[in-house]
Amino acid sequence: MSLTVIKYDRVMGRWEPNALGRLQQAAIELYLERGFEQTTVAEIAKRAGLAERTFFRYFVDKREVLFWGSAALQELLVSTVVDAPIGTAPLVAVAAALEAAGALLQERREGALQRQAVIEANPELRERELIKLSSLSAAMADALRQRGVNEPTATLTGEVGIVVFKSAFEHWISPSNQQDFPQLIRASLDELREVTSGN
Amino acid sequence: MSLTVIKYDRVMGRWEPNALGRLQQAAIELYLERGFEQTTVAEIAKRAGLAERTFFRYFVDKREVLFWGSAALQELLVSTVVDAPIGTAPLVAVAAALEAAGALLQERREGALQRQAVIEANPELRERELIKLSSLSAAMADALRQRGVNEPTATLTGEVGIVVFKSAFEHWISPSNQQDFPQLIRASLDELREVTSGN
DNA sequence: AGAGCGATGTCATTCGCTGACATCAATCTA
DNA sequence: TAGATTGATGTCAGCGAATGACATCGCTCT
Repeated sequence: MSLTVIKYDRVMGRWEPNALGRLQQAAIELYLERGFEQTTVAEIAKRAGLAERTFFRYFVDKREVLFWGSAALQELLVSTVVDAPIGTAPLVAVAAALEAAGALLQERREGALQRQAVIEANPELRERELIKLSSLSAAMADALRQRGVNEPTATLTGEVGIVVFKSAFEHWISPSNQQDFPQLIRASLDELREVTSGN
Repeated sequence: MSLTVIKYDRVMGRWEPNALGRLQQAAIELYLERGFEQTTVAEIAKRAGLAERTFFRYFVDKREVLFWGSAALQELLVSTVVDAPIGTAPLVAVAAALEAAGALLQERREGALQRQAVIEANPELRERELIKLSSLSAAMADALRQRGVNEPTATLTGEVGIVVFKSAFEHWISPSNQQDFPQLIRASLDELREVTSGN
């Protein structure tokens, strides 16, 4: 491996920069090449030019390396809900947040597709994805409570929001899809309203 | 340990019966006593009078032992959706299924409370619970498709159903709760409809 | 009586993950 | 500027989850 060869160059500091990014990159490459289970943390670290131990300093486990971006997404959702105009209905505030998140994801479509391909191929990763989505739902519910929304409306609205998001996301990653993400969010929300409006 | 002492009794067959049940019992006891992470599969097996290897013949992993009942729940949900009268609205069929499932859970309230206490205390177990719920949602969506319901209505209705179920379950678990489960399902569904009926 | 079966046990191994401690360039401080 | 400190990384030892391969041995059927 040439990676270790270039490590001590007079131009660089002691360590090559962006260890976290290199680990992310190495991980997704290997997960795509061989699959998640067939990839060893030692292999990821080696490709990134680091020790196995270092991987676990950046990511609590082998799965978490794929979910690093979810914190930023959560902040965006929360701030959008919090900043909605006074008097905005809970579900409308949540819808605005989802549209903002969708717009953000759209900027990294290729990466999102790769990431999703890896996740859908592995049950352990699907579990992790679900708990991340659940965390987003809980965070939005919190934000709604800050706006004075009561239980169980806050929790219910957060969860419904995630349902809408998942539905829109599915359409968005479809190869045949032409619509943009925020647009798909609005469409999913409309469909949800039809589903729940029955007697 | 006296367990091994009684293993070869002239009354019994070669093995003590109900190995699966003994493993479940031992597992939940230990998870309650020491917590999930602090419990070793070897300890569970020992308490059940079996070898560690045998545990993994009954359960694919250390978590699965807590979710053995979800298959029966899924069957009940599916058959109830499938058997709903012709012309029943998708969400109404799903609501009927959830009420049936709720009624079933009610028969084992103590066990359900213990199990939930263990799950809520551990993130890994919460992950597993979420994917089980997701599987229930997918199964109901399948059942709806059998009834001629199209996408994305089928998927959306399944997921909304699980949202309703979770909300009702939370209330049902509460020590102050007096209402019965099917009743709580109807109440949660009403709240959901209010959430989504806005402009 | 013997063959085959099925539930269980034993053993060895891989890998995820963690704690403890070492290293060493960069940086701060006296 | 010598020396202490810090922070990112490496090294090593070890535990426990999980799996494959093979052994054991009552039971049942011929």
